[in-house]
Amino acid sequence: MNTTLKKLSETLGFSISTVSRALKNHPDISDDTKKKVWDLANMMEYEPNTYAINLKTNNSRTFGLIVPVISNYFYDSLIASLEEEARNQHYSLLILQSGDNPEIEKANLKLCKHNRVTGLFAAITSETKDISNFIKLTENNCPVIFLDKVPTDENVHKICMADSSAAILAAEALCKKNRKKILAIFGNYKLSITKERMEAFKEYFNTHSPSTKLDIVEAKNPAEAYQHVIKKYPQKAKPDAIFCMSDEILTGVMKAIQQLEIKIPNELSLITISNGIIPHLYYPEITYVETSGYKMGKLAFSRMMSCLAGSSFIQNLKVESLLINGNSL
Amino acid sequence: MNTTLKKLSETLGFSISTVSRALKNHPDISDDTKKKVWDLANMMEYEPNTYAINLKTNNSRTFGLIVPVISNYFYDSLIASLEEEARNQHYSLLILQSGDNPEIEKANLKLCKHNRVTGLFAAITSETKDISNFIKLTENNCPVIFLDKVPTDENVHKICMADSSAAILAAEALCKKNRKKILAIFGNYKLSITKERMEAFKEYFNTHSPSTKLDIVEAKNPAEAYQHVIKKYPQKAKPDAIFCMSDEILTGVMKAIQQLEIKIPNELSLITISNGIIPHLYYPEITYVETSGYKMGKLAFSRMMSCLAGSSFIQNLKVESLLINGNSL
DNA sequence: TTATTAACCGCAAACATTTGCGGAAACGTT
DNA sequence: AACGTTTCCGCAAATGTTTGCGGTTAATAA
Repeated sequence: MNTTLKKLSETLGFSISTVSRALKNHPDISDDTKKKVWDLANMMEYEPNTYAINLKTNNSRTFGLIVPVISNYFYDSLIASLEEEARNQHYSLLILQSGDNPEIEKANLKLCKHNRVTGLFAAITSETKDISNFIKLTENNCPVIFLDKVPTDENVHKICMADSSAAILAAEALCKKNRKKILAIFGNYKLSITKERMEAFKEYFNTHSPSTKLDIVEAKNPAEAYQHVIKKYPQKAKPDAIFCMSDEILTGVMKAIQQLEIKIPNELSLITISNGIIPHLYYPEITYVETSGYKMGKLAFSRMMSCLAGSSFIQNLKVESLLINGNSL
Repeated sequence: MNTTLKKLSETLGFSISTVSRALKNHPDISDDTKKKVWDLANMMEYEPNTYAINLKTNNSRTFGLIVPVISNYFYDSLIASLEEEARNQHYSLLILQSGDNPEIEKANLKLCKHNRVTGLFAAITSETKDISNFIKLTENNCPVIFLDKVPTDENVHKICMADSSAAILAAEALCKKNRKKILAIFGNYKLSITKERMEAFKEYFNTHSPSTKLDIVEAKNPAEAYQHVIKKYPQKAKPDAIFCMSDEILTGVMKAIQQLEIKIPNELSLITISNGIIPHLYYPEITYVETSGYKMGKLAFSRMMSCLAGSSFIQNLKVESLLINGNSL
């Protein structure tokens, strides 16, 4: 069925090794022979058997990628950029989602090991405490680069968004508009990403505008964010600005705003940290600080390549973000 | 480094074949021996080398999946369901995106071939005319199942949404509300999906409510949909209902609606065909006909399994959709 | 005692590839 | 004529697994 070196060699009368070398342009082989081999190989549509090569070279040219969910604009762009790089460098990408479930994450990890991935990119679940399984991979010469959702451990490769500076960018923008009663809605307080963003946000107002009244609340999902706005807004001391920590929160807030028919930006300023799609779905478009999965992917990939090239230098990289102006401030 | 059968056999004193058979619970091996082998295998963390197995069995237990883009809620759920099935059946999934570019699609196809995938799921680009490369795979005993964006060719496995019945569901819902001036916005007229949905939509009104005035327009992107609404609405004969063929169109329409401050559903009824996320982002939530990528994934996977089991019966399957009630009618 | 049978295990080939090493021509040099 | 080089190529081992076939022991039956 499939053309192999053996078949080529048999029909040509050369040995397998000669055919192999000819196909790789080895100097030992005469141009004459090379041409014959090439011609037949093309004619018979020879394609080297990846598994034999993998077996021999012990290198799969495949990277694993484990993320909590694919359906998320941040991971989408992350995947897109990793995939692009991988394709350009002739690597494959084994994409797995954990569903934010540590058990499935474990199974995924096993699959990666089983597939003998060359390297692994991982965004861990919110409940992953023990990363020893990941560490084991690195001991097998398989670099692991944590992305976005990273463990607290030291001594691992980590790349995440510059959460504090993203929060600061948003705070700055709000300050410029001179808003004084800000409702700031953050996600799950347990997440390190939340902590970083919140601390930076608070700190900024403490030092630059202590007079601003900050109302900081937690919303673990869009519905909770929605409820916060619905409850806060009818009060006398209505907020004159809302800060959303993420797209998830923004969607809840926007539902409330539409229901209450609040005019943006006249009655209320709105800013969010976002992956860049949701803010464009509304009118007016929402001003946001962009967290680019695309950039992160590029950075992660180049980091992976240096790891494979032998660099064992552990880095904790941050991807900076950008203020994208809508008309909501 | 890695534990192999050979190492196990050497430290145990058994032959490689005995160890291999013991690990697979072969009846030829005594329970005593099996236990010894198992214990050592666990201790040394033996994991069979996938590539050696692939080489031997000529089966990668990997499916390829090529989609135009991952960042799309429909494909997200499709991927999620395929991934879930694959994991349960101990298959891996090689996910590739073509970026709706036939060139990249071709490269992806090559990668699949190179990785000797067991089967391929594919949603082709809008410009893919020649599917001979796909056909070639099937000739190599690699089933190809086309999903969602399928070629017009006969004699291939196709699974797509029941586009006409989805459109009819929406039309029905509009009819019940007795709307008489409907703006119906469809996507790129060239796509077969557009044609099917449009024809069914028109046909329904022709037979069930010929008095309804239908205004049918094309919008190739959200901006065009936005413009349509902006231009139509100030006219005397305002539409009293809008039908959107897809999420993409809905987002453009909603922007216009928010800008014009049109009250939904009082002034205007709105219905869309959607993958199920976007309609929930607005207040009131938009009523939609759901096209479930999840269902499609399940169906596709089971189809793939029967192909692998030997069924060569070519089918053109349709996934039916569901009306999900919001408050926009 | 010998033949039969079951239980248990190992040899070796096969899968497709890579590569160190060695060998045979062919040519040039002393 | 003897030796050294260069050019070109093949042998064979190695990667880790699976599996048909054959072989050894011990127990049972004749």
